[in-house]
This record gives sequence, structure tokens and C-alpha cells, in this order.
Amino acid sequence: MESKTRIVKSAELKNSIIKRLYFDKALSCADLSEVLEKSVPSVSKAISELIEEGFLMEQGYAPSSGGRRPLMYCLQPSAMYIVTVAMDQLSTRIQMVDLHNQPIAETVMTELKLFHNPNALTLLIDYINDYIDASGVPRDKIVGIGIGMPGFIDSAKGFNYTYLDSDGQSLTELIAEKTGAPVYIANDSSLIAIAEQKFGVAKNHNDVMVINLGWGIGLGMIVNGELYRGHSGFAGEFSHIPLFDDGALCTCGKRGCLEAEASMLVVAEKAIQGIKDGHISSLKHTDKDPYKVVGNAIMEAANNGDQFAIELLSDAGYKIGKALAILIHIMNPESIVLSGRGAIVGKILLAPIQQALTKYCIPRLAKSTELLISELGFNAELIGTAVLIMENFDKDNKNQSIINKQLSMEKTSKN
Amino acid sequence: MESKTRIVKSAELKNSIIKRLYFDKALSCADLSEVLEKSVPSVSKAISELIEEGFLMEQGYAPSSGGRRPLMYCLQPSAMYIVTVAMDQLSTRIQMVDLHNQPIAETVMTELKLFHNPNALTLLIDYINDYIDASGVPRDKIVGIGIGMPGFIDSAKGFNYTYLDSDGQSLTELIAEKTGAPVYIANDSSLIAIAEQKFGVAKNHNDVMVINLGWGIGLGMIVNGELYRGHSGFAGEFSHIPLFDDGALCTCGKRGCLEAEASMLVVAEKAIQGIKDGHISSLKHTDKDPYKVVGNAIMEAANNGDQFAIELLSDAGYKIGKALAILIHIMNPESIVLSGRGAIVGKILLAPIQQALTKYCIPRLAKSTELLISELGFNAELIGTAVLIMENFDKDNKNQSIINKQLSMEKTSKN
DNA sequence: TATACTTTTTAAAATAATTTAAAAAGTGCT
DNA sequence: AGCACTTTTTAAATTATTTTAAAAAGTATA
Repeated sequence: MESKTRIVKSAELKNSIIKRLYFDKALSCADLSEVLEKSVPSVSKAISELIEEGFLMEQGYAPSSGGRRPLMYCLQPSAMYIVTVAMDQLSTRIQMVDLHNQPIAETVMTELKLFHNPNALTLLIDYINDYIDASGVPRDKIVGIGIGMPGFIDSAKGFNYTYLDSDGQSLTELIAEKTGAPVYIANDSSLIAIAEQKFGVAKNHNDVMVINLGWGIGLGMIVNGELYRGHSGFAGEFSHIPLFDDGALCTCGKRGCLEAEASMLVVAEKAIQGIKDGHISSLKHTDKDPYKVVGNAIMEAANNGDQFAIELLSDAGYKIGKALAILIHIMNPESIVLSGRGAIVGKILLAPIQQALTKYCIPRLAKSTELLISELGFNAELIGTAVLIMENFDKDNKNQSIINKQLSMEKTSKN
Repeated sequence: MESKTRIVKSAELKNSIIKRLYFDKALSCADLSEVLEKSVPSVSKAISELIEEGFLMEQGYAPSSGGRRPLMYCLQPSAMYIVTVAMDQLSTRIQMVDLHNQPIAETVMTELKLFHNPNALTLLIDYINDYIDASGVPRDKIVGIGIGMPGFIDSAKGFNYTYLDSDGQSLTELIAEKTGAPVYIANDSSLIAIAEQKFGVAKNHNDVMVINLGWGIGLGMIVNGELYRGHSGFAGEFSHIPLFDDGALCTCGKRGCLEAEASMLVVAEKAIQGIKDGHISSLKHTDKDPYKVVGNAIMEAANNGDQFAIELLSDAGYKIGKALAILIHIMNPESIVLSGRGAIVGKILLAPIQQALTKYCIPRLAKSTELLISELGFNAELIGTAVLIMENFDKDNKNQSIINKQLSMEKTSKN
């Protein structure tokens, strides 16, 4: 009888090879041996097994660095697939990517209201199942389903305390049961943060604060190279820190929150009021436009040089800068990334933010943090969701099923 | 010829056993096997070797939990010693403890001004050397010298950018060279934090914020179970976050810093002014008293029920509470510990802090963080220093020398 | 008080992983 | 073009670690 432990042990190394190659695209046997701190023969053996099993493939020879040219290995993209879901309060996007992070079809976007919608969860599950069915990918080839959503989220336990009420049951367990694939959930800002750290402007930075500028102001924190979510999963609740002594009333019931002073929603409100008051601007506005339309219009106008729009954004930027000063003092990060929807006016925000940092930061601290603007755009959350799945690939047993299945299939075919 | 690798490999396990026993006092072979994730035979072999080498000893049998009683092992206290140094701006304490954390003599306290004192470093080295010489402990039995000091400190590189100018050379390397033992330095607040997490009220908490209430306001952060110091070692610069719109002028040159509004030094200043203005209080004061004497007097008076002193501290407490609200929003810690000198009036500060948290925190967040008062007192920093040394015991090669020496001695004696 | 069931520890066997050595495949200089 | 030097890969030998099995020392219960 074959020992179970041997399979598990050898699967451990194989999983970490797969994970590593997902992030680093292509590596030689020697590279893998070094980064995984395993001997070359061990890695070599695992690689040839993985190739036989269809997870890896040879990619060709890399240029020599003064000796024999290394044979590079990469993941077989069609070996497994990742389902990525990005939700906001109004709509949900679904996408499936292969192991090279390439989408296998167009992103599907559906209306799905989270607020006061008891059917939201059922609908979400239906959408996901429909999408997977339509893709034609069998369930056992899906590494996992990652779902990014707003709200107070406990990733470890799988709960969202704000939306998608699941009647006390774990969201991840429930959805996994109904879809037949492992499920991970996370806060949208967290996902944007890991996307920026793995594939964005903060690549390989160990301590990064990613600001999710949108209708609210989110914060995703990378601490010691890992996503930090705090003791109960609520860390990064940046938008409700008490920042202004007698500020505007916030939706949370308190006064002076950052969100109530500097979010894109507030900028939109101010724009509407300003135009009513007769400000000169290229912005047009009818009372029926939802704030989001106005918000997008402002950002576009600002990028086209509209002075009123730039003024409004600068004002918000300065306030965000004050909040970032606090963040820098506490966290001393390597970089701060402006991401999310608001990133498209990142360059306009940069100046007032810097100005605020100069005023509110100890120079030594301000100097040691870099301010960056995201280049990932709207895709950040979907990318982050895929990262979330692969980050857990070696830690969790959920995925072990895939390799174990493969192994048992092999055995069967041999008999 | 004996393979060098074998010694290193086996030393790795041995080091982690020593480290573990330092923190957990006494464990059985089975316990160690479980926590270190090594097989029982491996651990068993390492233990018997460590006993032979004089590092471990049998402590007796623990009560059975339903089977054979486990034989408990603990460290041989006299096997090695740790030198702990705690500095503040005016004075320096030196102490040596054994592996059971027991002081081997009285703590020595010396005047040593850090500010504008070019001789400070030389004096420090002399004091340490004198202390070690007086103790009679040979240098090769010293695991390390840990030094806690105020200022901007980069522990990894061994620099203090505020005090003890070493002309571009690493402080740790310099002192190690002159004392003949490995040296580690860290910020005082960081040390208090790790002391609280390993041996204090926040024992085994993974995410803890420790407030060092003193003449300034420091912050030591434990994140994911480890001390967090940020990208360049400056994280936790809590006392200079911009908190009040038009606050008092701070020593850092800015306005509205927490430190300028709520440190014990400020409380002392206000007390002096208040008495001048005719406030009724048990406090007596002459103009020549240094602020520190006044500060201590206020804390004592407050604990004895003096209303004016309590009022002053409450005011400071409320402001600290507002700052803690920000910290909770960002970090969502398991607990916040009030430590440092100010901890003796912790109970008085608790009420106004809670009040501020209720006002400025989202309830869900406030609820998930526990407010604790330190019980370690004045010793926290010295304990933290010892922890610092032992935390690095398995990571670093500095200590390997000890076990290697032991090994080569053994060999010599056999020849 | 004997029996069934625990848990810890020791010893022997099996297996996994690393080290060492050697071969293969290049680079760069004379 | 050939030689010295690199780096990567493969193969064999060695070493380390784990698993398995068994013994030792207790507890709880019928």
C-alpha cells in the first residue's frame, strides 16, 4: 500500500512550485531550488512529475549567464482555471482566467444590488454557476472561486457582516457547496492591494498601503509582504478615522470622517452645488444624474483641464494627504499607491497630497515613503482575486484535491 | 571528517528548542515535537545532546493527562546569560539575566546624557564592559547584549539616527567589537511591546498595540505576532500624528501633534501653570522642580484622589483616546496596552479613553479591541531587551558560535 | 483489582532529502 | 580553435528524518 504521507509531502513541494510559477511566470530548476530552499534533485524530480501530470511545460532556454543555459519551465496555462468575481454595491463582474492570468472570455457584468436585497446571495450563486457552465470548464479544473466584495469581511471565517446575509452560515462554505469549487472572499480594497503588490506598481514591496479611491475611501495594507487584515478582519477602515474637528456628517453617524470630506461622492456633491451656485465650468449637470455619473464627469473634466473640477479634486487631495500623513507616521510604508477608480486623476491629486505631507509629516518619514499611482486600473480587483486564490495554493488543503485527483486518475489508468 | 552541514542542521533544531524553552519555561519531548513540527525521535535526540552539553536539564514529571506522565525539560539557567540595557535621555540601566530570566545581580543605573554628548557612546561601552567584568561571566557565555534606546532606530542595520552618533558605522557592529558579544538594538517602545506580548498582559496576542506613556508617547506594534518596524524602521511614530487642528506647538516644529497635547510632560506643564493660577490641589510646586518630578508627583496625587490631578490626566486621556480611535480603525488590534511610566495611572486614564473611543470609533471596531493596563512596570524595557535577544536566537548565526564552541570543546576534550 | 484505554518514550525499519561527484552545455579569452 | 572557467542538470552515495512498531507508565472504569 502506498503511504498517504508521501503523496502529501511530495504534493507540498509541487504546490509551492505551481504557486511560485504563477507569480514568476518562468523559472529554471536551479531558480526554484533556490527560492524554495529545496535541493536541486528534489525540485528536479517534482518538476518532471508535474510535467507528466500536465501542470508544467518546458518553455525553452534562457540566455546563459556564463555557463550552461537554463531550461525554463512555466505553468501549462490550461491545466487549471481561476474564477474571479468583483462585486460593488450595484453590479458584479465575473471572469475566468487560466494559469497565465489570461482571460478565457469576455468579462461578464451583471446588475446585482447588494443593499436591501435578500436575493443577492442566491443570484450571485446562480450567476457564478451559469458562467462556469457556459465556459465549458469542468469543476475539478477550477482552482478556486475568489470573490471581492465591499463590507466588513472576515476572510478566514468567510463572513460578510455588511452584505449578503447568509443566516449565520459561512459564505465561503455555502457558495463552495453550491458551486462545487473552493471559495475565498475578501474585501475589495484588500484585493486591490495584493494586486498592486504582486502585479502592479508596488511589485515586491514588502510594506505597502494601497488607497482605494472610489465612492468611498478604502485601504488595503500589505505588511511584511503579506495582506494584513487585523484581529477580526476589519483593519484598514481608513475612511472613518476622525480627521476633522467639526466636519461634515458621515453615513456612519459620526462627524469629521475622511470619507465624508474627500471621497469622490462628496466631490460630486460639491460639484452639483457649485454649478447651482454659478461656478464657471465645462461640467453640465441635470438634477437627475446620479452622483456616479457626475463623479466620472468631474474626473474626466479635470483631466481635460477644467479649473473648477481641478479645484474640487485638489481640495479632496489635500484632505487625503493629511490622512496619509497619519498613515505614514504609524506604518512607515515603503510606498503608498493611489488605486481604484480615482487613480485616473492620480496625477492631479499628487500635488495637493504632497503639499499636505510636507505640512503634516516629519521630513524623514515623508522621504522614506514613495507615492505611486496605479496602472492596473479597473482590472485591479479581478487580478487581486486571482492572486488571493494562488496565494493560498500551498497553504490550504482545498486545492490538494486537484493533485490528489490527478494522482488517483493516474493510478486508475495504470491498472 | 565530520560534515559541517550536519552540525549546522542539528544546531538549528537545538537552537529552536532553546528558544522555545526560554519562552515556555518547561516542555516535554512530545510538546516540543508538536510546536516545532519535528518528529519525536529527532527532538528526543536533540534533547539528550543538549543535556549532555549542559544547556538543558530535566525538571521532573508533569501531571498525567490520562497516560504516562511526561518528563519536563527546562533550560539550565546558568548555561548562558543575557545582558540587557535600557537607556533614556538621562540615564542608563544595565542588568544581566540568566536563561530563566532571573537577574544575577542588582540593576545598575548610571547617569548618561544622550543629548549633546559626544562621549555617550564611549561611556556606554565602558559601562557595559565594566558591568560584564564585575559579573564574572565569561564573554562566550553571553548570548547577546540587547540595548533599548530612544530615537529613530534601524534595528536591522544597527543605526540610531537621533542619538549616539557613530560616524556612519553600525552601532551594533561597533559595540559588538568592543565588548566581544553579539549586540542588538531597538527602540524603547518596541521593546516594551515585545515584553508585553511575551510576558505581559498581552501574552500570545497576535496583533497588539502597546502605548509607551511617558514624557513622550511611543507606540510599539505587534503585527501578525511579530514586532513591526516599517520599511525603514520608523513605524509607530505615534506621538507626532496631526491630531488637533490648531494645537500647541510641538518640539518637532509642527502643531497639533498628540505628544504636544497629551504627554506626561505637557500634563506637568499644565499643572505648574494651574497652580500658579490658583487651582486647589494637594500638589506643591517650586519653580525649580524639573518637569519630571512634577510629572511623578501628579501621577501620585491622582492615584491618591487629587481632583485637579485627575482632571489634568483625564483631559490627556481623552486626547489619547482620540488617537487610539484612529489606531483601532487602521490596525484593528486584538488589544491595546497602556504601558510605560504612565501605566501607574492607567486606571484613571481608562475612563476618558473609553469615552473618546465611544465617540470616535465605529462600535464594531471598538468592541473587538481590548484595552489593557500593563503589569510589568518599570521592568518592561529590560524584559523586552532579553526577549529581543532570544527572539533572534534561531534566526541568526551570531549565537551559533556558542553551540559551535561547545562542540569544538567537546571534540578537544575527547582527543 | 483487573482490563481497556491514554499518553509518553525508546528502538528499529523505511523513506525522503541532501550532499557529493560527474557529466553536459555554454561563455570568453588567447 | 582550444583551454579554462561557469552554470545547469543528472546520477549515485550518504545522511537525516519520519514512520512504524513496541514498550513503559499512567488513568479510569467495571
